[in-house]
Amino acid sequence: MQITAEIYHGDSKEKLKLLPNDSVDLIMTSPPYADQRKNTYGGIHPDEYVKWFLPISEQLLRVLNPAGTFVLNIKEKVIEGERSTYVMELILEMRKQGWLWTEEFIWHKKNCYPGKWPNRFRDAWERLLQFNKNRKFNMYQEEVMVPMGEWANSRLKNLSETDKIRDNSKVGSRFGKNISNWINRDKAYPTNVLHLATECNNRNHSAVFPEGLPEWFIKLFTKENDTILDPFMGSGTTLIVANRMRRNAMGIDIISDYCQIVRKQLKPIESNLLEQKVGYERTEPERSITIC
Amino acid sequence: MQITAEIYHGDSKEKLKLLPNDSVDLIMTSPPYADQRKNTYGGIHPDEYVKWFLPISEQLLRVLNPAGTFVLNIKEKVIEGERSTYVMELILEMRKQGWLWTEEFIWHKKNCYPGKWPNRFRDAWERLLQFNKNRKFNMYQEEVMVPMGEWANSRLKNLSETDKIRDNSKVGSRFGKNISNWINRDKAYPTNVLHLATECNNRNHSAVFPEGLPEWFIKLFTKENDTILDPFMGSGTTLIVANRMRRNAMGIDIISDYCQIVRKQLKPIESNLLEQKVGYERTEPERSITIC
DNA sequence: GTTCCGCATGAATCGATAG
DNA sequence: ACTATCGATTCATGCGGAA
Repeated sequence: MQITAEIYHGDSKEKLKLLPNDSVDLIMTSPPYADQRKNTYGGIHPDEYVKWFLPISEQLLRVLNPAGTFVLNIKEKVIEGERSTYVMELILEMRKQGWLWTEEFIWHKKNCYPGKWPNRFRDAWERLLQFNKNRKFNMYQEEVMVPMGEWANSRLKNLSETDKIRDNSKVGSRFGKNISNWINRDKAYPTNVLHLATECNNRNHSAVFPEGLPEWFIKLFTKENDTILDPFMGSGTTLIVANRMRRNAMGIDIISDYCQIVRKQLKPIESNLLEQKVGYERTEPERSITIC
Repeated sequence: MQITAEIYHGDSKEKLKLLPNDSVDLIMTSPPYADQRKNTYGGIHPDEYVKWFLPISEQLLRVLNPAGTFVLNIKEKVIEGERSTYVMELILEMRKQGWLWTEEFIWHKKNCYPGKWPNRFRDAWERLLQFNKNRKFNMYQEEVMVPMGEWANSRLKNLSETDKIRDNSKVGSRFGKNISNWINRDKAYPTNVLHLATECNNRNHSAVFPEGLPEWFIKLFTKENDTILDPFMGSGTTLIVANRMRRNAMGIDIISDYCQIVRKQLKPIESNLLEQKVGYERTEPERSITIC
């Protein structure tokens, strides 16, 4: 079966209206945070963040498969010495829209942004909010449980000497992580805490989250040939991982350069390129990269 | 100077009214979660949790020193497949009361509850919400600094011979300056993620959090002879740690047995016991354990 | 070919300065 | 007064060049 990767250039709120109902199995995205990335996305003011996001989440609710899942990566910033409340307000409003707030995973960032302040430590975690349409949804726990062993083992292999030591470093907590507990385990049940480093030094661009993050959720919530959507594609980490894992991928981004970059990233791994017009817009047909 | 430990038996909402304004430097507590365990604290229904807690947080706001801190350990339960929203609603309401929501620390539990569910993984984290009265508050960051990763040390070791010489010879050069900055760095500041194990089996009682947790916050937000309050004392972890660290401790609990247990725990470590009547209640004088 | 080190770089935050 | 911008602070990570 063919695996497709489609990239749409434009405003998510509008482009999403062109997608059919119940057509996406997993939505995973990291929208621009409030007041962040001003140079690229314009920066949404914290007071207007919820109002800005709700029309988009309304469309996401429509296009999601009833057994599908929406994973939202977000973290509130500090304003005048306080954590902002717009993420909490967003959750409350999305529930009024009909979303179920199933779970909150924690992404514990190994390498967080440095800095020192008189009243605050470095922020080393972000939220991964899980929303669903129904109480019953697809969840392939075994897929993560088996790789969880691999996940830990491969991490241990790759991290090798230096990083075993680094992991034992007490930075980030007073209490070192006991890696040795994991070594003899073939299988481990994952929890709702993910412990990954950011890939801050990618070749051309910087991704907002490491590939391990979408990989984990794609394994957990989808199977092969399912469809995955990222309405704030950015550098395209979600799409590229989905494509590699033989899932159909759809991405939307308002920034033309990002669309170009992701296209180029996807091209080398495709074995068969087809160009086809997408019907929703006659004046500026989007390119649909289809991968065999 | 004498270190005191006072235990009050009764309802927090009422007992707190007896404490003077601005008299506590750190409040750290883990209130009963909204759940169905009606045999312990009466089981507050999730819908009424906020309404139940607000009169207490109002008193806490009053008794807290303007430069003090309130650390609230809490985690929402799952109800009908969804995470409840009462914690978020509580934060929003407490801000209306005048609290500043300064930060949210994550307690990553190394060994969380076992279990398996079809639509959910084990919950391995809890919130540690930091509230303050003012943007300026006492914070002794150096007290919780932690050894840096072996990475820096190994580099410095290897560098040491040649680069120390270089440092001496090239006085004032940028290179030498850099090295000298690194040499004194054997410690780093922690982040807002704490990673420690739960103490699963204490002798008779089960503590809601391990001693390392209050210890860390007591170091961070208080100095010796400061006063620490736990309005939901339970098995008294906060009090016992505070007492050991030479801070004055105050605890309130509605369950008489808990008060007895904590008294017995405190007794062995005191060197001088005085009984004195507390003036606020003539009919049933509370015991005040004073430790030299 | 390894291993080792220098360097750039982040979805950060505060406080001071400037308009 | 109130907002916008800037410098200072800090540390894990990967890459490229050196030993």
